[in-house]
Amino acid sequence: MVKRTSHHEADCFIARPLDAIGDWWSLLIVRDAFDGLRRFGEFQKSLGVAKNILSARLRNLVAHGILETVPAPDGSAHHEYVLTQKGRGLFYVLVALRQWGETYFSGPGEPYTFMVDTESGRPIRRLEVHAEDGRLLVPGDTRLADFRNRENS
Amino acid sequence: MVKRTSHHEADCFIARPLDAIGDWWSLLIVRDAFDGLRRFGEFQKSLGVAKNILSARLRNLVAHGILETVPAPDGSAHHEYVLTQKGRGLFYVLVALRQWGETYFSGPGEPYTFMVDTESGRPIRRLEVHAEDGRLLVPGDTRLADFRNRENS
DNA sequence: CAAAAATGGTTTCAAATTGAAACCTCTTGC
DNA sequence: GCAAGAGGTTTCAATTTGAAACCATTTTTG
Repeated sequence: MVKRTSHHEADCFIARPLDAIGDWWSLLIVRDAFDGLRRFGEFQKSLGVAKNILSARLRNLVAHGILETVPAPDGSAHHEYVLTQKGRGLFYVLVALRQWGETYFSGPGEPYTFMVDTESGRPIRRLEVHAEDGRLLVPGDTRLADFRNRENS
Repeated sequence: MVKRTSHHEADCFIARPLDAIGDWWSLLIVRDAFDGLRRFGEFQKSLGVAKNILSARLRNLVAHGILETVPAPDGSAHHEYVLTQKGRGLFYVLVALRQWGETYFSGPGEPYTFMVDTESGRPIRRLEVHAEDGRLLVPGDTRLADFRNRENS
């Protein structure tokens, strides 16, 4: 039985999130959800994804608590998909991915979109990683520490 | 001809990065590369991935300029895979993903690893999104603005 | 030095996933 | 009443995945 590999049980806080999200379509669904899309048909039109795939991905996102279904506000029999708090937590992942994309994937003369602060309409700052005391950290300034057996010392 | 969907040409700075990365395995390879792994065998042992898959993913990451091959420093005939500057730019994506994972995927009593500042050994701060003027922004405070036809007004 | 083992892959092939299209089941609108 | 739309599910061929076998070079060991 050759099953697709799952990182569900991986003892890694990168692998498990990736496993929960599922695949690239799912992250694009989350992106669209941040843009205010809520209905099956809206996602389908925006993404151009096959309906069976969209259906499976929405189900997975709901199962992992990233989206939840709510009754349609217009009283129709259908429901809508909205981000949970956990799902909104993916905001930083999307911002990071987008800033990386802006930096390395914008061809000259191409359409260009910025993420801007709604209030001022000005582009947001680049993400930065800071130490507890505020120092700016760059890749290589961090490591992983295991707090598994931390005593209350 | 039913081909796998590519977001290569998508006019979206989230879709294109996702397309370049390839799949979840690739991001775990990048994670390992940040942890200092460089050799085919090291990645294979760390990830437990099939060699053919690893081979294809490394090739893809190199093709997209995220990794590059360099001659092995011990003078052996083999080469090593190291992050390019573009690859190191994924640091923020990994930090975002990890913080999300720490928040929502840590079971009680489970092994727990923090990302810490190497210098102090203390956990790093959470990522924050800031407006140009420094205001802290939360999900919903941003939108996308199209600078395609920006006149020099 | 010869044999064995490790490194870094490629090839093969069955099983799983993907995606396009057809189909189904309500609700609405007219 | 009846056609259209929303929101899916089913079907099925093509593609991708992953385990294992294989192969060509080094490197180590006896």
